Amino acid sequence: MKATIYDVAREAGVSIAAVSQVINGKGKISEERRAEIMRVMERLNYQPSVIAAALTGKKTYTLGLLVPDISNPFFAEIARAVEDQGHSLGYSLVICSTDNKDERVERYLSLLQQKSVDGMIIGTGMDNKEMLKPLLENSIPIAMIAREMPGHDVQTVITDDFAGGRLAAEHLLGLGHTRLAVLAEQLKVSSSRERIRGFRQRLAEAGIDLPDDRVLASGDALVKDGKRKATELLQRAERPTAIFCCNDLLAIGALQAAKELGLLVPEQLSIVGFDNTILATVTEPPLTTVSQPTEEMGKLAVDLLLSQLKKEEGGSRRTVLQPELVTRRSTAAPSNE
Amino acid sequence: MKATIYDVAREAGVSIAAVSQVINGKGKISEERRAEIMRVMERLNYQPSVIAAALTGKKTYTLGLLVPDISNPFFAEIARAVEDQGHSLGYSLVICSTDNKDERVERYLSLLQQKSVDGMIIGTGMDNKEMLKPLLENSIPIAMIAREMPGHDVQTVITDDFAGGRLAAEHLLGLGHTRLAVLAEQLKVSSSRERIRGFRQRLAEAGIDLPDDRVLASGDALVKDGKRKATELLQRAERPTAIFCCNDLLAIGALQAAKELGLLVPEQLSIVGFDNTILATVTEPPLTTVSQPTEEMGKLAVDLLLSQLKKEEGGSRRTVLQPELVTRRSTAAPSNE
DNA sequence: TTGAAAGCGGTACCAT
DNA sequence: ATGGTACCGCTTTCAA
Repeated sequence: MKATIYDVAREAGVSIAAVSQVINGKGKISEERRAEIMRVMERLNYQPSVIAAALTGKKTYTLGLLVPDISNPFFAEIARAVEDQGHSLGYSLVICSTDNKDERVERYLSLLQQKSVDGMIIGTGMDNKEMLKPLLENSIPIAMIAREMPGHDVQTVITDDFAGGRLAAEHLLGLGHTRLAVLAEQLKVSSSRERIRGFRQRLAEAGIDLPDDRVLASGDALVKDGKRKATELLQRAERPTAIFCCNDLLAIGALQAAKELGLLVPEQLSIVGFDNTILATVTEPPLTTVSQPTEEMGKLAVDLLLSQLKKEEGGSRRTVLQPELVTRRSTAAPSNE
Repeated sequence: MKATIYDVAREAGVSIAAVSQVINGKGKISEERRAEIMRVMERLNYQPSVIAAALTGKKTYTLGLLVPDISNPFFAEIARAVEDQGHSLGYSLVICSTDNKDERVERYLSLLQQKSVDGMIIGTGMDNKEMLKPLLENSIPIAMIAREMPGHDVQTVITDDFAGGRLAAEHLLGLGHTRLAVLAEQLKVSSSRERIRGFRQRLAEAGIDLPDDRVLASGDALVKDGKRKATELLQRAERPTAIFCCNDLLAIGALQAAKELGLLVPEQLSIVGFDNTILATVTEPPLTTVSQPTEEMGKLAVDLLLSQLKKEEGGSRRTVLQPELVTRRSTAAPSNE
């Protein structure tokens, strides 16, 4: 069985208080005693129970991370960044894939609370924003990442999605495109909405209108839905010459649709993705995409969360990072067929 | 502050024992009392502390998952499968990216123990296999996934890597290739070794020798290293007409190398990957690759782990799933230049 | 049925 | 410098 602090104390012939001292490196203990206790801990392969420590008011050193889907490369990258920063600070990470479903979000939120995580990083959207209320009331530190929750006083780390949308529009405009379309995630996803808003605004500035029927939202199966929606777009009479996709997965769907329809990318169709995941680098042509600084975002989210944990300040800083356009070969000037 | 069982008991005018009863749905309580208690729990937004419950001998309902890198699509998929199965059974998942580094493995192993996870699923290699000893001694349920640890009596779920290697060889042989090479992960990765062994054996059966200098191992940066090693291979006098890559990431590196050198895939070079991740579907040409049933593996690993948790049986079943060759367009008959 | 009380493995305060 | 001890929140006998 696992050795406890009592076992160590007994073997070392001291009180558990003494053992606790050396575990936490505080209090006063003679060097000899400390050494002896260390030796016994070693011999017994003693591992202090975080559970027990947490019960006495200390932390659990565990963080929760909610994302739509850990198998989506973008969130996998975010997760890795969060994990690394957390790990370097002594925290473990519980991942929760929500599929953007409120019921799953709620379930996970509750579970994480019951497990007394020290904080949660939320990178998933939810329809019912009231779900966070109880957490805030219980004063559980929360940080949003890559997603917003307006109206709630929560730490947030995002890239400027609006600017990202503008960047994409700017690029396409510069290439000479005027017949554009957009492929988005479910509209409940705040980042998609912002990207579209930015994209649209920039187009408007150039005097180009983006009618609602040229903005299609997909379901959960990003690639598949992206392909289906793109196919629909590309078969319309007024075929768009460029599609802005709210993430790389959708862009891949669009790419597949184009290929299936025998359209050349970028000659006959330009495609812009978002996130700059590894996927964007391996497609053919590789995707022009808007890049988010995932590593920095993950690190920042953890730092913000933990600083919130220390100080009582629930101050809600909103940290906005700038996206960058990564130009690759999926975009070009429209052909004048 | 968070409500405790005491708060509920007080508010409901009963003992904490009664409250505990209704939480766990056992014992005998009159319907009225139960209803009243439920009502109070609701009102106080009471969430029983898993921490406290765990301390009294119950489970933590948390599992640990060790993988080389959660941002590697293959492991992200595995993680998702494990998460889903665990979640449906009430367990949360702590992810641990080890980068195949023993120090990280050790650190995580220790951390997970201190946090009293109910079990660990290990999908990462380690040089020092003795590291698992203490866990086994502490009788912490362990299951290996997609990786082996021969000599240790541990539950294991893997695909038949040896067969996978043979599959790849078979395919290439059938196409008429005779000058082959292999790109592997670090050789400490058991699955890579097995794949190579299978590949080599099948070649041998066809009377083809695969000299050691045609088997190159990469480092951690899979794509980058894969590209570098592939470049090296492709610049040799006796250029291979086909490369078997031990995972899709390496295959992508090889693909990039080929493109950079102006070699046509599959006309001048055939490439076979492994894992059939989403990446294999988006490259150009899409990759012929050996597929692993990730979903089934994840589900199985969790089930095995939990069954181990219930019964005392530490019985080490070794479950071997069969891989499948997915033929796409990165392979073809060698040109006779 | 219901409640009192003894742990579970630590922490931290208070004497000694 | 050391040890005794009262919790932390919950589970689980064991009496009542």
